[in-house]
Amino acid sequence: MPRSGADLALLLLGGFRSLADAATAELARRGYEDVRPVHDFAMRAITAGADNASELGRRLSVSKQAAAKTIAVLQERGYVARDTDPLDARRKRLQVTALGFEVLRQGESIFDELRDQWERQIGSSELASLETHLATLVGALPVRLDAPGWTAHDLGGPA
Amino acid sequence: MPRSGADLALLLLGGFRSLADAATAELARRGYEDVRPVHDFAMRAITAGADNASELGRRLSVSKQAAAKTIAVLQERGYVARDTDPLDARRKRLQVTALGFEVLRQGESIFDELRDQWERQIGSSELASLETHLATLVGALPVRLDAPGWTAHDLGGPA
DNA sequence: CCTATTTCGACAACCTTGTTGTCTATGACA
DNA sequence: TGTCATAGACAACAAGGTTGTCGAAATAGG
Repeated sequence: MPRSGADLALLLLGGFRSLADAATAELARRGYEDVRPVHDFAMRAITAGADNASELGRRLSVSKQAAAKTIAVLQERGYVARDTDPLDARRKRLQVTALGFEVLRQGESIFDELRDQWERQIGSSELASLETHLATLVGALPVRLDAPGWTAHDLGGPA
Repeated sequence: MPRSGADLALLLLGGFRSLADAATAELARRGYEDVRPVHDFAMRAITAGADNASELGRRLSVSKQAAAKTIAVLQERGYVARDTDPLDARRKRLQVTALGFEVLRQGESIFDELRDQWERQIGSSELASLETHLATLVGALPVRLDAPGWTAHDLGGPA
Protein backbone atom coordinates (compact mmCIF):
# COMPACT_ATOMS: atom_id res chain seq x y z
CA MET A 1 0.00 0.00 0.00
CA PRO A 2 2.05 2.91 -1.15
CA ARG A 3 0.77 6.02 0.51
CA SER A 4 3.84 8.14 0.97
CA GLY A 5 4.93 10.75 -1.51
CA ALA A 6 8.24 9.03 -2.07
CA ASP A 7 6.51 5.78 -2.92
CA LEU A 8 4.33 7.59 -5.39
CA ALA A 9 7.41 8.96 -7.12
CA LEU A 10 8.98 5.52 -7.24
CA LEU A 11 5.79 4.10 -8.64
CA LEU A 12 5.79 6.59 -11.49
CA LEU A 13 9.43 5.95 -12.22
CA GLY A 14 8.83 2.22 -12.08
CA GLY A 15 5.95 2.55 -14.50
CA PHE A 16 8.03 4.44 -17.01
CA ARG A 17 10.99 2.13 -16.74
CA SER A 18 8.79 -0.86 -17.04
CA LEU A 19 7.37 0.40 -20.34
CA ALA A 20 10.59 1.83 -21.69
CA ASP A 21 12.68 -1.21 -20.88
CA ALA A 22 10.14 -3.56 -22.37
CA ALA A 23 9.90 -1.45 -25.51
CA THR A 24 13.66 -1.23 -25.93
CA ALA A 25 14.00 -4.96 -25.47
CA GLU A 26 11.27 -5.70 -27.97
CA LEU A 27 12.75 -3.28 -30.48
CA ALA A 28 16.08 -5.04 -30.10
CA ARG A 29 14.34 -8.37 -30.61
CA ARG A 30 12.95 -7.06 -33.87
CA GLY A 31 16.38 -6.21 -35.13
CA TYR A 32 16.87 -2.62 -34.03
CA GLU A 33 19.47 -3.28 -31.43
CA ASP A 34 20.94 0.11 -30.93
CA VAL A 35 17.82 2.18 -30.63
CA ARG A 36 17.10 3.78 -27.29
CA PRO A 37 14.15 5.85 -26.15
CA VAL A 38 16.21 9.00 -26.57
CA HIS A 39 16.65 8.23 -30.25
CA ASP A 40 12.95 7.74 -30.67
CA PHE A 41 12.23 11.05 -28.98
CA ALA A 42 14.80 12.83 -31.10
CA MET A 43 13.35 11.46 -34.32
CA ARG A 44 9.88 12.45 -33.24
CA ALA A 45 11.08 15.97 -32.60
CA ILE A 46 12.77 16.11 -35.98
CA THR A 47 9.62 14.91 -37.66
CA ALA A 48 7.68 17.50 -35.72
CA GLY A 49 9.76 20.28 -37.18
CA ALA A 50 13.06 20.44 -35.37
CA ASP A 51 15.04 20.19 -38.56
CA ASN A 52 18.38 21.45 -37.31
CA ALA A 53 20.64 20.70 -34.36
CA SER A 54 20.08 23.90 -32.43
CA GLU A 55 16.34 23.62 -32.66
CA LEU A 56 16.44 19.96 -31.68
CA GLY A 57 18.45 20.89 -28.65
CA ARG A 58 15.86 23.44 -27.64
CA ARG A 59 12.97 21.01 -28.06
CA LEU A 60 14.72 18.35 -26.07
CA SER A 61 15.94 20.83 -23.47
CA VAL A 62 19.56 19.91 -23.98
CA SER A 63 22.49 21.86 -25.36
CA LYS A 64 22.90 22.07 -29.10
CA GLN A 65 26.16 20.18 -28.71
CA ALA A 66 24.40 17.29 -27.04
CA ALA A 67 21.77 17.34 -29.76
CA ALA A 68 24.50 17.29 -32.38
CA LYS A 69 26.01 14.21 -30.81
CA THR A 70 22.68 12.42 -30.90
CA ILE A 71 22.21 13.44 -34.51
CA ALA A 72 25.64 12.11 -35.37
CA VAL A 73 24.66 8.73 -33.99
CA LEU A 74 21.34 8.70 -35.79
CA GLN A 75 22.99 9.71 -39.02
CA GLU A 76 25.69 7.08 -38.67
CA ARG A 77 23.04 4.43 -38.30
CA GLY A 78 21.03 5.71 -41.21
CA TYR A 79 18.01 6.90 -39.27
CA VAL A 80 18.34 10.53 -40.27
CA ALA A 81 19.93 12.33 -43.21
CA ARG A 82 21.30 15.84 -43.50
CA ASP A 83 21.79 18.31 -46.30
CA THR A 84 22.52 21.99 -46.33
CA ASP A 85 19.66 24.42 -46.20
CA PRO A 86 19.45 26.35 -49.49
CA LEU A 87 17.95 29.29 -47.65
CA ASP A 88 20.44 29.42 -44.79
CA ALA A 89 23.88 28.02 -45.39
CA ARG A 90 24.57 27.83 -41.69
CA ARG A 91 21.93 25.21 -41.24
CA LYS A 92 22.02 21.51 -42.05
CA ARG A 93 18.48 20.37 -42.64
CA LEU A 94 17.56 17.15 -40.89
CA GLN A 95 15.28 14.53 -42.30
CA VAL A 96 14.17 11.21 -40.88
CA THR A 97 14.90 8.48 -43.39
CA ALA A 98 12.60 5.65 -44.40
CA LEU A 99 14.53 3.42 -42.02
CA GLY A 100 14.03 5.97 -39.28
CA PHE A 101 10.32 6.07 -39.87
CA GLU A 102 10.26 2.32 -39.75
CA VAL A 103 11.78 2.38 -36.27
CA LEU A 104 9.33 5.07 -35.24
CA ARG A 105 6.41 3.05 -36.49
CA GLN A 106 7.57 -0.12 -34.77
CA GLY A 107 8.22 1.73 -31.55
CA GLU A 108 4.79 3.20 -31.62
CA SER A 109 3.09 -0.13 -32.12
CA ILE A 110 5.15 -1.70 -29.38
CA PHE A 111 4.14 0.99 -26.92
CA ASP A 112 0.54 0.62 -27.97
CA GLU A 113 0.72 -3.09 -27.37
CA LEU A 114 2.15 -2.50 -23.92
CA ARG A 115 -0.65 -0.08 -23.19
CA ASP A 116 -3.16 -2.69 -24.32
CA GLN A 117 -1.65 -5.13 -21.87
CA TRP A 118 -2.08 -2.65 -19.07
CA GLU A 119 -5.63 -2.04 -20.18
CA ARG A 120 -6.41 -5.70 -19.90
CA GLN A 121 -4.89 -5.77 -16.43
CA ILE A 122 -6.74 -2.92 -14.81
CA GLY A 123 -9.54 -2.14 -17.21
CA SER A 124 -10.01 0.36 -19.96
CA SER A 125 -11.78 3.07 -18.01
CA GLU A 126 -9.36 2.80 -15.12
CA LEU A 127 -6.37 3.29 -17.38
CA ALA A 128 -8.05 6.17 -19.14
CA SER A 129 -8.78 7.85 -15.85
CA LEU A 130 -5.20 7.26 -14.72
CA GLU A 131 -3.98 8.99 -17.86
CA THR A 132 -6.38 11.86 -17.51
CA HIS A 133 -5.46 12.51 -13.90
CA LEU A 134 -1.78 12.24 -14.63
CA ALA A 135 -2.12 14.66 -17.51
CA THR A 136 -3.85 17.10 -15.21
CA LEU A 137 -1.11 16.83 -12.63
CA VAL A 138 1.82 16.91 -14.96
CA GLY A 139 0.48 19.55 -17.28
CA ALA A 140 2.15 20.19 -20.59
CA LEU A 141 5.77 20.01 -19.70
CA PRO A 142 8.35 20.02 -22.46
CA VAL A 143 9.47 16.42 -22.06
CA ARG A 144 12.94 17.20 -20.62
CA LEU A 145 15.19 14.34 -21.48
CA ASP A 146 18.35 15.86 -20.10
CA ALA A 147 19.31 12.56 -18.72
CA PRO A 148 22.97 11.62 -18.92
CA GLY A 149 22.47 8.04 -19.91
CA TRP A 150 19.23 6.68 -18.63
CA THR A 151 16.93 6.65 -21.57
CA ALA A 152 19.91 5.92 -23.74
CA HIS A 153 21.22 3.23 -21.48
CA ASP A 154 21.36 -0.43 -22.32
CA LEU A 155 19.21 -2.97 -20.61
CA GLY A 156 20.33 -5.47 -18.08
CA GLY A 157 17.05 -7.30 -17.88
CA PRO A 158 15.54 -10.13 -19.90
CA ALA A 159 16.45 -10.27 -23.55
CA MET B 1 -5.94 13.49 -24.57
CA PRO B 2 -3.04 11.07 -24.44
CA ARG B 3 -4.18 7.72 -25.61
CA SER B 4 -1.13 6.21 -27.22
CA GLY B 5 1.28 3.95 -25.39
CA ALA B 6 4.16 6.32 -25.96
CA ASP B 7 2.22 9.19 -24.45
CA LEU B 8 1.45 7.09 -21.43
CA ALA B 9 5.15 6.42 -20.95
CA LEU B 10 5.95 10.09 -21.26
CA LEU B 11 3.23 10.92 -18.77
CA LEU B 12 4.71 8.58 -16.21
CA LEU B 13 8.18 9.96 -16.78
CA GLY B 14 6.85 13.48 -16.54
CA GLY B 15 5.12 12.67 -13.29
CA PHE B 16 8.26 11.33 -11.74
CA ARG B 17 10.43 14.18 -12.95
CA SER B 18 7.92 16.67 -11.79
CA LEU B 19 8.03 15.27 -8.26
CA ALA B 20 11.74 14.56 -8.16
CA ASP B 21 12.77 17.93 -9.54
CA ALA B 22 10.47 19.79 -7.18
CA ALA B 23 11.78 17.80 -4.23
CA THR B 24 15.41 18.35 -5.16
CA ALA B 25 14.81 22.05 -5.60
CA GLU B 26 13.04 22.32 -2.26
CA LEU B 27 15.76 20.33 -0.53
CA ALA B 28 18.32 22.71 -1.99
CA ARG B 29 16.24 25.64 -0.78
CA ARG B 30 16.36 24.21 2.71
CA GLY B 31 20.11 24.10 2.65
CA TYR B 32 20.89 20.64 1.33
CA GLU B 33 22.23 21.70 -2.01
CA ASP B 34 24.06 18.65 -3.12
CA VAL B 35 21.53 16.01 -2.35
CA ARG B 36 20.01 14.15 -5.26
CA PRO B 37 17.34 11.48 -5.31
CA VAL B 38 19.97 8.82 -5.78
CA HIS B 39 21.54 9.82 -2.46
CA ASP B 40 18.21 9.58 -0.75
CA PHE B 41 17.62 6.13 -2.18
CA ALA B 42 21.07 4.98 -1.16
CA MET B 43 20.61 6.19 2.41
CA ARG B 44 17.27 4.48 2.61
CA ALA B 45 18.86 1.25 1.47
CA ILE B 46 21.61 1.61 4.04
CA THR B 47 19.07 2.22 6.76
CA ALA B 48 17.15 -0.78 5.55
CA GLY B 49 20.13 -3.01 6.15
CA ALA B 50 22.55 -2.60 3.27
CA ASP B 51 25.44 -1.82 5.56
CA ASN B 52 28.31 -2.44 3.17
CA ALA B 53 29.19 -1.42 -0.37
CA SER B 54 28.64 -4.78 -2.03
CA GLU B 55 25.23 -5.21 -0.48
CA LEU B 56 24.24 -1.66 -1.37
CA GLY B 57 25.20 -2.33 -4.96
CA ARG B 58 22.98 -5.38 -5.03
CA ARG B 59 20.02 -3.55 -3.55
CA LEU B 60 20.37 -0.68 -5.98
CA SER B 61 21.05 -2.98 -8.92
CA VAL B 62 24.37 -1.33 -9.70
CA SER B 63 27.92 -2.60 -9.48
CA LYS B 64 29.66 -2.55 -6.14
CA GLN B 65 32.11 -0.05 -7.61
CA ALA B 66 29.33 2.34 -8.46
CA ALA B 67 27.90 1.88 -4.99
CA ALA B 68 31.31 2.60 -3.52
CA LYS B 69 31.49 5.87 -5.43
CA THR B 70 28.11 6.93 -4.11
CA ILE B 71 29.19 6.00 -0.60
CA ALA B 72 32.35 8.05 -0.99
CA VAL B 73 30.27 11.10 -1.83
CA LEU B 74 27.86 10.54 1.03
CA GLN B 75 30.72 10.04 3.43
CA GLU B 76 32.52 13.13 2.22
CA ARG B 77 29.42 15.19 2.89
CA GLY B 78 28.90 13.65 6.28
CA TYR B 79 25.70 11.80 5.53
CA VAL B 80 27.08 8.36 6.22
CA ALA B 81 29.92 7.07 8.37
CA ARG B 82 32.00 3.94 8.09
CA ASP B 83 33.92 1.78 10.48
CA THR B 84 35.38 -1.66 10.17
CA ASP B 85 33.25 -4.63 11.01
CA PRO B 86 34.65 -6.44 14.07
CA LEU B 87 33.22 -9.70 12.78
CA ASP B 88 34.48 -9.43 9.23
CA ALA B 89 37.57 -7.32 8.64
CA ARG B 90 36.87 -7.12 4.90
CA ARG B 91 33.71 -5.14 5.48
CA LYS B 92 33.30 -1.49 6.33
CA ARG B 93 30.04 -1.09 8.17
CA LEU B 94 27.93 1.77 6.93
CA GLN B 95 25.80 3.95 9.12
CA VAL B 96 23.62 6.89 8.28
CA THR B 97 24.63 9.83 10.43
CA ALA B 98 22.31 12.19 12.27
CA LEU B 99 22.77 14.65 9.43
CA GLY B 100 21.88 11.93 6.96
CA PHE B 101 18.72 11.10 8.85
CA GLU B 102 17.86 14.76 8.85
CA VAL B 103 18.02 14.83 5.05
CA LEU B 104 15.99 11.66 4.87
CA ARG B 105 13.35 13.12 7.14
CA GLN B 106 13.14 16.38 5.22
CA GLY B 107 13.00 14.58 1.90
CA GLU B 108 10.18 12.46 3.15
CA SER B 109 8.15 15.38 4.31
CA ILE B 110 8.74 17.25 1.06
CA PHE B 111 7.51 14.30 -0.97
CA ASP B 112 4.52 13.99 1.28
CA GLU B 113 3.69 17.64 0.79
CA LEU B 114 3.91 17.21 -2.95
CA ARG B 115 1.61 14.27 -2.74
CA ASP B 116 -0.82 16.35 -0.71
CA GLN B 117 -0.80 18.96 -3.44
CA TRP B 118 -1.67 16.34 -5.98
CA GLU B 119 -4.39 15.06 -3.74
CA ARG B 120 -5.95 18.48 -3.60
CA GLN B 121 -5.80 18.74 -7.37
CA ILE B 122 -7.49 15.51 -8.35
CA GLY B 123 -9.04 14.28 -5.14
CA SER B 124 -8.01 11.84 -2.48
CA SER B 125 -9.76 8.77 -3.77
CA GLU B 126 -8.62 9.41 -7.32
CA LEU B 127 -5.00 9.61 -6.29
CA ALA B 128 -5.35 6.53 -4.15
CA SER B 129 -6.82 4.62 -7.04
CA LEU B 130 -4.08 5.87 -9.33
CA GLU B 131 -1.51 4.53 -6.89
CA THR B 132 -3.25 1.24 -6.47
CA HIS B 133 -3.53 0.64 -10.19
CA LEU B 134 0.02 1.67 -10.80
CA ALA B 135 1.21 -0.65 -8.07
CA THR B 136 -0.70 -3.47 -9.70
CA LEU B 137 0.86 -2.76 -13.07
CA VAL B 138 4.37 -2.18 -11.92
CA GLY B 139 4.47 -4.94 -9.33
CA ALA B 140 7.28 -5.13 -6.84
CA LEU B 141 10.28 -4.25 -8.93
CA PRO B 142 13.63 -3.71 -7.23
CA VAL B 143 13.80 0.02 -7.87
CA ARG B 144 16.61 -0.14 -10.48
CA LEU B 145 18.39 3.14 -10.37
CA ASP B 146 21.10 2.24 -12.84
CA ALA B 147 20.83 5.67 -14.31
CA PRO B 148 24.03 7.33 -15.41
CA GLY B 149 23.18 10.75 -14.19
CA TRP B 150 19.48 11.36 -14.20
CA THR B 151 18.41 11.05 -10.61
CA ALA B 152 21.73 12.53 -9.67
CA HIS B 153 21.53 15.32 -12.17
CA ASP B 154 21.27 18.96 -11.34
CA LEU B 155 18.20 20.99 -12.07
CA GLY B 156 17.83 23.56 -14.77
CA GLY B 157 14.42 24.70 -13.71
CA PRO B 158 13.21 27.29 -11.22
CA ALA B 159 15.17 27.60 -8.03
C1' DC C 1 45.69 -27.98 9.74
C1' DC C 2 46.29 -26.45 5.19
C1' DT C 3 44.61 -25.31 0.72
C1' DA C 4 41.01 -23.64 -2.63
C1' DT C 5 37.29 -20.72 -3.44
C1' DT C 6 34.57 -16.77 -2.50
C1' DT C 7 33.76 -12.13 -1.15
C1' DC C 8 35.00 -7.37 0.15
C1' DG C 9 36.84 -3.12 -0.97
C1' DA C 10 40.06 -0.43 -3.76
C1' DC C 11 42.20 1.10 -8.01
C1' DA C 12 42.58 1.82 -12.84
C1' DA C 13 40.97 2.23 -17.45
C1' DC C 14 37.28 3.33 -20.21
C1' DC C 15 32.39 4.36 -22.09
C1' DT C 16 28.41 7.27 -22.47
C1' DT C 17 25.93 11.38 -22.27
C1' DG C 18 25.90 15.72 -20.80
C1' DT C 19 28.07 20.65 -20.15
C1' DT C 20 30.81 25.04 -21.17
C1' DG C 21 33.77 27.60 -23.85
C1' DT C 22 35.67 28.98 -28.19
C1' DC C 23 35.82 29.66 -33.18
C1' DT C 24 34.32 30.39 -37.97
C1' DA C 25 30.85 31.11 -41.28
C1' DT C 26 26.56 33.05 -42.33
C1' DG C 27 22.45 35.72 -41.88
C1' DA C 28 19.79 39.92 -40.08
C1' DC C 29 19.39 44.55 -39.34
C1' DA C 30 20.34 49.54 -38.45
C1' DT D 1 28.68 48.62 -44.37
C1' DG D 2 29.37 47.41 -39.63
C1' DT D 3 27.52 45.09 -35.70
C1' DC D 4 25.15 41.51 -33.50
C1' DA D 5 22.92 36.95 -33.25
C1' DT D 6 22.90 32.14 -34.66
C1' DA D 7 24.39 27.51 -36.69
C1' DG D 8 27.47 24.05 -36.24
C1' DA D 9 32.10 22.09 -35.16
C1' DC D 10 35.83 21.11 -31.92
C1' DA D 11 37.98 20.67 -27.53
C1' DA D 12 38.12 20.11 -22.63
C1' DC D 13 35.89 18.39 -18.87
C1' DA D 14 32.23 16.47 -15.35
C1' DA D 15 29.24 12.90 -13.63
C1' DG D 16 27.98 8.31 -13.24
C1' DG D 17 28.37 3.69 -14.63
C1' DT D 18 31.03 -0.56 -16.34
C1' DT D 19 34.57 -4.18 -16.46
C1' DG D 20 38.95 -6.03 -15.01
C1' DT D 21 42.43 -6.81 -11.58
C1' DC D 22 44.32 -7.33 -7.10
C1' DG D 23 45.34 -8.06 -2.14
C1' DA D 24 43.21 -9.24 2.19
C1' DA D 25 40.12 -11.83 4.78
C1' DA D 26 36.57 -15.40 5.48
C1' DT D 27 34.92 -19.94 4.56
C1' DA D 28 34.63 -24.63 2.83
C1' DG D 29 36.86 -29.12 2.07
C1' DG D 30 40.20 -32.61 2.29
